[in-house]
This record gives sequence, C-alpha cells and structure tokens, in this order.
Amino acid sequence: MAETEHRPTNFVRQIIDKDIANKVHSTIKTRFPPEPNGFLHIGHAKSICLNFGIAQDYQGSCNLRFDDTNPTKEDISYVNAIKEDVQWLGFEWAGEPCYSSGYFDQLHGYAIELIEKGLAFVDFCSQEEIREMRGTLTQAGTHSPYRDTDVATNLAEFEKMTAGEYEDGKCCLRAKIDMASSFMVMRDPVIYRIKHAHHHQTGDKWCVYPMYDFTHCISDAIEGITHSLCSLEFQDNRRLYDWVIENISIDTVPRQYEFSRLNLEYTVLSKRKLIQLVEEKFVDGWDDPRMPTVAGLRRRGYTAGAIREFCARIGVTKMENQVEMSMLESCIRDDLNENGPRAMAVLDPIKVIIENYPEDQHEELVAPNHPSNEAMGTRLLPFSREVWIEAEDFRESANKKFKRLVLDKEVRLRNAYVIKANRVEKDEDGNVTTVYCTYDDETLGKDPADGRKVKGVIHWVDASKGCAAEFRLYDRLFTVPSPAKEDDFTGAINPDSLEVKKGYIEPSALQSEQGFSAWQFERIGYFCRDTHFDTPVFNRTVGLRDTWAKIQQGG
RNA sequence: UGGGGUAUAGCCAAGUUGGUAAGGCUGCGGGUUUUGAUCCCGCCAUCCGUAGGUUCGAGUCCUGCUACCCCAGCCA
Repeated sequence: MAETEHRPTNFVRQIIDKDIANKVHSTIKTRFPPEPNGFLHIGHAKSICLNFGIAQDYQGSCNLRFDDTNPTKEDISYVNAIKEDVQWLGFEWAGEPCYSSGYFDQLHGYAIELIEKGLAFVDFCSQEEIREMRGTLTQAGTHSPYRDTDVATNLAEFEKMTAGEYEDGKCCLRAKIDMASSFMVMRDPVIYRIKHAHHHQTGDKWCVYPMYDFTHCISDAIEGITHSLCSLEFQDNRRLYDWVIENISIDTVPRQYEFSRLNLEYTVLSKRKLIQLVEEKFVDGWDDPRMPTVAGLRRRGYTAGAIREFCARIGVTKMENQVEMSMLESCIRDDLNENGPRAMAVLDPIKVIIENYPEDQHEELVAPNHPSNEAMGTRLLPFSREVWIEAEDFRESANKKFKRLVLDKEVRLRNAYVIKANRVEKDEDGNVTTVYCTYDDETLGKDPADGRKVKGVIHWVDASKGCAAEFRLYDRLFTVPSPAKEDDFTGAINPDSLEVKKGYIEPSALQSEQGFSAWQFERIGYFCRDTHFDTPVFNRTVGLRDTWAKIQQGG
C-alpha cells in the first residue's frame, strides 16, 4: 500500500530507534489491547495503526489481546466484531488472539506471591470506607485496619475469596504500597475483587477477577511485549505498572509509553457514549453510517486504506488534539477519486424531454469509468428521448454564473449531447416537472461545429433504462464541535444527520459483474451500496468539494 | 508549590549536538477541464503560551509565570 511507504516518525518510534541502537531490544513486540465491551472506533484505529504499524516496520510482531478482566461489561459478540475490524483494517496479529483471562491462573499466582512478600492484603472495608480512607488529591490517605494482617491470614482469606466463600464486595485484595503517595493510584490499590459472574472466556471458573492495573503489566510481561503503548490518562498508572513488575518474579520488563488519544470534531469517541447512542437508539446500531466506529465508517464507504492514511496524517504525540472532519474527508476523497469509477445518478429528478429525438430510438453511449485512468475501462450509458436531470440544475432564468440548464440556453449532458431548453411544464405548486428541450445530434463527443461555446455540463440518467434507487446523505452526527463537553451530549445530536433521497441511477452501477462497490456519482459525491438492503440503497460517503456552494453562500 | 502531563499558523504536526520556522488539512488567488470534481501554479507564523536570562546567535539551554488536560472506580 502506497500510503504506508512514508510513515512519519513520532516520539514512540524514536524511543524504539534508541532502544534498538542501544541494544535494549533485538526484536520489537507490541500489542493492541481492547476491552471487548463495545465496537472499535476511529480512535482505536489510531492505536491499531500505531501498534501494528510499528510491528510491521521493525519486523516485530503485534498481539491482539482482549483485556477482559471485567466480565459484567463484556461480551463475546464484541470480541468477534473487534477481530473482524482489525483484519478489515488490514492488520494481522501474531498467532492466536490473546486474552487477559488466559492468564488468570498466573495472575492469581502472582497475587499470592505479593501476599507472601507482605505486599498485599485482604481488606474487609466497604467500598465507601476505602474511598474515604484514600484521602484526597492534597491529603494523604489513612491505613486500612486490615493493612497489617499477617501473611498466613491473608493467604487464607484470599483463598476463601477465590473459593467463593464471600459475596461480591465483601472484601478485596489490595497491594500494600503507600497511602501518602502523590499518585492516587499508588494508595494501596485494589488488585482483585469478587464478582460472582459468568465470564465469556472462562465461564464460571472464577469468582475473583484481577483489576486492570495488576493485569495489564503482567500480561505484557508474559507476552514479552517490549513497548506497551496506551493513552495519556494512564500516565500515573505507569508507576503502578512498574511497581508490579518490580515486585513479582518475572524476567521480562515491558515499558509503557503514553500518547494522546484522538478527538474528532462533531462526534464522540468514548465507548460509554457510543454505547449510549446505540442502546438509546439515537442511531441504527454500531454500524450506523453516521457512527465513528470502524464498522460504521466501513458501511459509510470509508476504505481501510483511507483510515490508515488518516492515522498516518494525524501523527502520534502527547498533545491534546481535536482533528477537523476535513482531515478525514480529504483522505477518503483522495482514495476514491483515484480508485472509484464514475457513474451518474439523479437524486432530485425532473424530466427532460428531447422533442427532436425520435421516440422509438435508443442509444448505448460509451463512457469512461474514470476520467484519467483508462485501465478502469468503459461502461454503456443508455440514452433516449427522455432523461432525468437534477432539479437544481435547471433555472428558468439565471445570470451567467449559473453554468447549467437555463431556458433558451444550452448545456451539455455529461458524456452525451448538447441540449437546449425550450419550455417548461409545472405542477400545481409551480415547481418545474418537465423541461422540453432539443438536442444537437452533432455534439456527441465533440464541441459544436460552429464554434459556439457551451459552458455547462450536467449529469443525467436515462428515463427508460435508469433504475430507481434510494440515496442516503449524511451530515455530522452532532451540531457542536465538542459534544463530549456538553452536560448532556445527546442534546447536541443533529436531527438532520440523515437525508433520504429517491432518485434514479444509471444501470451500470447495479451490475455486479462490474465488480465495483464504491463510485463517484459525478458532481454529487462518493457513494457505496448499502448491503443491508436488497433494494438499491446508496450511502453517500462524502460529497465532492463544492466551490459552487461556497460561491452561492458568499453571494 | 498535591502529583502527573502538554504548550509551534484555523486544525494536525516536523523541528533532538543552539545557527536563523518542514509537510498535510482548511482557506484564498490563478490556469487546465464534457464532473463548479480532479490536476497544476501561487499565497497563508519576522515568529514558536508568556516574561526575563545565557549566547555572536535560542522554538531549541536556564529561571519565573500563565493556560489547558489527567488522577481521589472493588472501570479500563
């Protein structure tokens, strides 16, 4: 893939370069560690491109690891969706997918090791008591009354916890670190809690589950991860990550580095909020084309290459950021402009009747699939006396800025003839329904012989052979650039994010033997077929750049 | 003075032994064009959060200040 050839460097790669130069590591190993509690979104794509991209470029490897330590929030359907999305994005994980839950036995053993070393204790304080004793950001916490329980008792109590003798919340295992630490995460963090819950991987084997901070670093070490990349909010957690690795008997020493997560304008990228959009039916599901999920973008018509390119363009830093939608849109336009065949579709049709074209005549015009790439071949365009054109491409009168069809003026039908509008027919509301025209049969594939200039070109669909189709146009999901900052982000949902159009499309776009799945409908935008429907439904991925719209707004 | 982080154009982002501000997106001009698309050409930071200091020379070093983000889940 061309877009992967010039990956920009970033601070993580520079760290790796140094580690290699200093012979700290000979091979690089990364991991992408989602919790299977929702679908992947474009922010995950950034992490995926970073982790798998590094593995590729350094001839290392990258694991896919499900960080599944909280069975009550997770589901097997999410692990399947995540696998599919990672593969679709074009990446291959090393070996079989890994699961944190696959290390539960070892994790349990390391917990016992900490207890034996006097570095962990079973705490019977309630959750509220623990919270109160944790102190505040400016005040040290206080010791739990169970902090000095002897090792043998702790061992026995942890065993009872594990055996299911206590109900949820009755007690927990805590690391014994420093209740006065300026890092809140170091104030005797809970590392095991009781959850009598069924786990999608381990079934009912366990009723105690390790916490993230205890699990992640050990999982990294077990897998031999050299560089464990996560987002900025885990910077404080790194102290606990290192503490655990230092205090258990394990040889490998993975290092954690943090980068800033992606924020995208006019959408939300937090699983909690995305789950809410799905569950409260603000959208059609995880793969709603308006969703910033990988599945949603895919259904919208975004290609994996375009998403990878986007991730390459935005870079990886530690700066808080909010990327403009135009950055994403530019990536998919670049891809589809180059790779998408052209076709014609009329979304808001009015009829053109070519009065001097024989009623029983039908032609098959040949049109290139791409204006500059002949290798993409040609397709046949049916043409006859009646065609559909876009309502906004006709005006009874207009100044010369309007380069489309105007009464008594000429315009070219794209890939076909020059026509001239003679008169119109309107409905009871005064809307033009039909434009009666004449055509110049000398203008197929060439300019008028007498040298007269025809400035405009409009698209069309043959009325007799064109196919009825539905077109779905999407707008941003939210009305404000930072919906996550609203008190209630659902209040900022754009009520007009979906516009459905019923129109017509040239037959070639419905012929599966053409082998295309995404097109540029000329002058309208890039579209893909929505395979959720048997009838022809096309999603507009993104519109074309529209300077005409800007001219109109400005004037 | 709780601690951890970050500050380079509207947005993203290079800049790493101090040597005189890459690139992309957006925007704005102009050219080509049977897509008001694409493509092509040109323009867009005397200045790097701010105030000082060191230096022949600082975005890069030092000091003070300011702004913003993260941390008080038995979530990840």
